[in-house]
Amino acid sequence: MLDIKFIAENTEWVKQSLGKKDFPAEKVDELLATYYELNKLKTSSQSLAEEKNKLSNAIKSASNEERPAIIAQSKAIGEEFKIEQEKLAEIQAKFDDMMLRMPNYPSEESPIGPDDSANVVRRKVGELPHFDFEPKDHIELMEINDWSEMERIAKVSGSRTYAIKNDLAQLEIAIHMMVMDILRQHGFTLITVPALSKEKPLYNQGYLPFARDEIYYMPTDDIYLSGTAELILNSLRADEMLTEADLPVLYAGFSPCFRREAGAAGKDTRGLVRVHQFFKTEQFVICKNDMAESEKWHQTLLQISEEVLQALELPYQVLEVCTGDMGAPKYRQYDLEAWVPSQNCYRETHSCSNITDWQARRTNLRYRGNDGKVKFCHTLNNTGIATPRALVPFIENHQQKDGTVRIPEKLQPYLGGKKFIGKNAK
RNA sequence: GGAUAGAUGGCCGAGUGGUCGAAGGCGCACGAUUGGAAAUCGUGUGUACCCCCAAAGGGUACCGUGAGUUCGAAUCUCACUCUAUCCGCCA
Repeated sequence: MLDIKFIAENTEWVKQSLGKKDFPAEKVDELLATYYELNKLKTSSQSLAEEKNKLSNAIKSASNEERPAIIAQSKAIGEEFKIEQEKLAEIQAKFDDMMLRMPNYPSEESPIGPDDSANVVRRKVGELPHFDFEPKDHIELMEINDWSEMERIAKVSGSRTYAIKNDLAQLEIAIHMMVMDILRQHGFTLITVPALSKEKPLYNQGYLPFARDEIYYMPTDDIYLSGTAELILNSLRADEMLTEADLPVLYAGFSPCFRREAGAAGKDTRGLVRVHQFFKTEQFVICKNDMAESEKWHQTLLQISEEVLQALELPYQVLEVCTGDMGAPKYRQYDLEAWVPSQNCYRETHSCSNITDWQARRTNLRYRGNDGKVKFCHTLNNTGIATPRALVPFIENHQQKDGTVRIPEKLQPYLGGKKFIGKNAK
């Protein structure tokens, strides 16, 4: 959510800034018109309330003769007040809805463009693998190593699900454990959170009202399935008044994640790249309302996820996401993409975002600064690791001629010291 | 699933129809005292919004959420959410 006063005072700048995300300027005008209408109504209904309150107070000290007349007068104003209130509530609801649909301002650093074609590669790290044999894709590798039950599980759980077993299942857990250790070394608090969410947190996060189609909903219990621990962690401290000394709050959240993938029909239908349910260890930061501070955390989060990909010895690229491709909540976003040999391209493994105070305004997440002033926090999030997707570049890049998969040194302690996994591994 | 108790400011906690934005305490800020600190004493200290060019000032709302009763609700009624404890069931 944005600050309406800021919009009123910097209208042209706001139009231009939100225009980079293809947000129409007319909607800014519409919002402001509604705002002024709302204020007018507030003023008139508040003076009615004032009058009403004065009369009510007068009743206490009124004589028995005066009292009935004052009560009658107060009643009459009460009726009028009620009508004003109804009008006010209507305009307020309209205004609130418009506010919920205003995207965050993008950073001046973000490339401007309509969609992912305008994203900019900031750097590439690691060497692409050179195979002296015909490399297999991850599905083949799973088959020859008896690592999955992809066909059987589809019968049980439907499309875009997965069941992996043996070394690969162990690898999935091991990678999360390694990432959790890395995050703990960076001062993060490890926290496992539910995949269940009420509706309000979805608005707080900024997923609603934008992408209802993407979310699983269970009407019997009026409960949603979380697409990421970010959803839960963002609302965990909702409505709290922190102190500056409490900040930053660093969470490493682990949870199952659920996505309907409604907009991805036909894409990545096979294998582990895009599934309805997966596990994610998420990085989440609550920090001071200070651009330098949150930019610093944004870089730190990015660096941590690079550390993760480097520990996994995966070649990757850092993508700076353009204004049109980043979601409504985001101020600035980097995606990390790891090399997938079978697709001859980089595929997203991490998404690192600075939300500034946009999310905290919705969540009503504030702190009292050392100067005594109350401010909204800044929030940031980034993937720690998400599986099984991360397993795709992992087993493809590290595959050997005999179908086994090499385990990088940093990961070996989490796999009982194994240097290779697979049927032919010794 | 059944029963009971509860939800008040940054925190604890009093308050059962008007004098309550709310006692008292803690915390915090400033000042006095001190060589400095602690202790002590004094003063101040909620949030959001509206009017006002701004300041000064005035006003409205907020005691879990939503509705209702009333001239008037933290206080009474109803529904809901959450928390605690007990019983039942259970990974």
